[in-house]
Amino acid sequence: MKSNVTMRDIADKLGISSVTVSKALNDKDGVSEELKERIKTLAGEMGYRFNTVAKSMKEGLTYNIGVVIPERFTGPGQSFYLHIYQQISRALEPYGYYGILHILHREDEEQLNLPRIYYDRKVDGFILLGQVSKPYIELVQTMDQPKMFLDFYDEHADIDSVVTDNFYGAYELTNYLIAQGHRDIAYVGNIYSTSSIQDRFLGYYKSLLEHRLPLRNEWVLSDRDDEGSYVEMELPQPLPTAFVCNCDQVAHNLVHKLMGLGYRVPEDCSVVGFDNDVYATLIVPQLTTVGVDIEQMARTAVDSMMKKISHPGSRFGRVLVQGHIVYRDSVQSLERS
Amino acid sequence: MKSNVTMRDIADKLGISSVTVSKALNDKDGVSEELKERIKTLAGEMGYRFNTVAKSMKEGLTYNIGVVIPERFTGPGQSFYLHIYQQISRALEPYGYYGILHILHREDEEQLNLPRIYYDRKVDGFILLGQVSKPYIELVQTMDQPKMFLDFYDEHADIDSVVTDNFYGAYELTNYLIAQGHRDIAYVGNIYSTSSIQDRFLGYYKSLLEHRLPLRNEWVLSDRDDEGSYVEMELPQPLPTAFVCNCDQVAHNLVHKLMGLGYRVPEDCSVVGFDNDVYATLIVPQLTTVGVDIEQMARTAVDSMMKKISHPGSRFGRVLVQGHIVYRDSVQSLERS
DNA sequence: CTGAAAGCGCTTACAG
DNA sequence: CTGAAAGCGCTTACAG
Repeated sequence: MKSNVTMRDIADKLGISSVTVSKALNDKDGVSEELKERIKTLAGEMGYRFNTVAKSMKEGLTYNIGVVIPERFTGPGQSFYLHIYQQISRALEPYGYYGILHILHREDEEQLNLPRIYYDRKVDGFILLGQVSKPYIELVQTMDQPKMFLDFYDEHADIDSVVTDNFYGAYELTNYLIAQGHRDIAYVGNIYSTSSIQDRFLGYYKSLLEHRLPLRNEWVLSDRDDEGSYVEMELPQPLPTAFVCNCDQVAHNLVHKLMGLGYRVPEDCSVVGFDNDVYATLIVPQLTTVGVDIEQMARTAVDSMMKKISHPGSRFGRVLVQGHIVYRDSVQSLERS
Repeated sequence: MKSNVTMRDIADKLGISSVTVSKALNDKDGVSEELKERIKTLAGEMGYRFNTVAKSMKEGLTYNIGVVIPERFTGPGQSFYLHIYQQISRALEPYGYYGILHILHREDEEQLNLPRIYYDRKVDGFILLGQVSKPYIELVQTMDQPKMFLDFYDEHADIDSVVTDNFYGAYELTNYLIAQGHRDIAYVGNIYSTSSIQDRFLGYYKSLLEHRLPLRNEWVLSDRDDEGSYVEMELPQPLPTAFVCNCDQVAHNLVHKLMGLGYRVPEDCSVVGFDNDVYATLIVPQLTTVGVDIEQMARTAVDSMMKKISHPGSRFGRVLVQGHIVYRDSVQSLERS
């Protein structure tokens, strides 16, 4: 397979013009069926491969989408966003598009440097995967290319976004705990950290409200600082009977902590998570949690992005992707006991 | 920031030619310092962004590297290769290159379809990350572009590769067990499945040989079928005092299994893993294992790939990247007891 | 130091 | 149905 075969090479061999070869190879009108077949056959024999770059130049499209993930979400043990990226790559396939991953370094986020893929015009659009700082969001808005947020959103930024229905998921999960007889339920998560954590908290709160249960400040436990680094947390005394954690990793850590202090989960204390990631099943008891539909989120984001590229200026707002509760073994029913 | 600013636009504003603008912006000779400055300033003001596509077309380079990962290594809970991909992206940065991830679907591997990035000429080279079938390896060799294997190799295929020093790592780890007084040591892994598992086995075996310990067939336990799917494994009776597992995930599963059967780890039985991934620390006791230097592997692969692109036809063979033992709590010393 | 000409490999009108 | 011309935005010789 020689690589440097061009349409002109094929045209020359057949004594025709490269225009006709282009039409044939792209299945466009204006070539007889018979000639088209001959061209395609010869192209195959000569090992012709399409030169996407030339097409890109003509059309002004790169057929790449940039997926930007802040560095802090990509450490060891943090594979959630990498898996979403993988699903994005997949979802782009049928469109003939490719995904280019860009890890947004801490310094670049702080110093407000746009990703290099922007300055290099490597992509036709950006998917920002994972919450960035407010100033960075504002910076992103100055880019004159289609862009969207995935798995977070910002009230003030007028950028389309696709997020899990965090609010409803946490609401349902808390309802479930209450249905199991729990009344003393704490929430774990820094509610000023990300929109996801905040919305999950509000879903938890709505459930409390609906059941006329009080929201107790000492039962809203911060698990990380505002930058997202985990901090050691203080357990309230007396212990609530259940904890709604903002993610599986934190739920996982909490279970370990409780066990270390001699409590049994779920007998002494129930714990639920969110995300249904590795952490949910890498512990005994396995965690009851909310499964996020990664595939659906990626597909929704990609479909929307493609529309934005083909119809510049189009908007679709904030799209919620529903999750579903995964029932496992970390919740005790208080009804029976 | 308007996007459609070209070098010509800048040239026109300054009443000069686009050639001069090109030279200035690329810091090439042939422009006076003063003019160069004026050009750069204006480019900044006009929001000029380099059109990589045009450069690509001229040079015949895409400035992309394809990273191909077989689908079976990318499931939920399997983030090792995604993390390597991430490090590859990073390592490509200083070269002005980008990484395009391509998940090799099961069907495409079976039906011997080359990745679409090949036919679309999207990349200047390929990094195959994760073992593929023999026939697919042969197919890959027909591609007329730089290519290399990462984290596996094939004896017969004459393709450059970068791998962890599996042999030496397992050898050292087994030596450590023996130093702790262990004599009855089993190996867990299907030794026909991948070259990594095979080499780790041989490292284990070498350690046995050096210490004049017999290799017992019933102590070489298969953990997966030849396609890589995990299978339930039979524990030998009587139990050895230690297990060398081919990876952390399998070690993790084994510990669970042993505990389920009422054994204590490491008191009744020591278990070591390989990779130092999430699975190593998500269990009590945390696993003693061999840490793979993901960053170094990615960097080595990228540096080599860049050489292959700039010097076509260059070879560097099989490069080993050293790992290091991470001592944790899953090994009991038999000397003291 | 500066620039006119040609070309990278395609595609898009348009003409025959 | 087929093709000559022009152009996408740059860069590489080469000439002045």
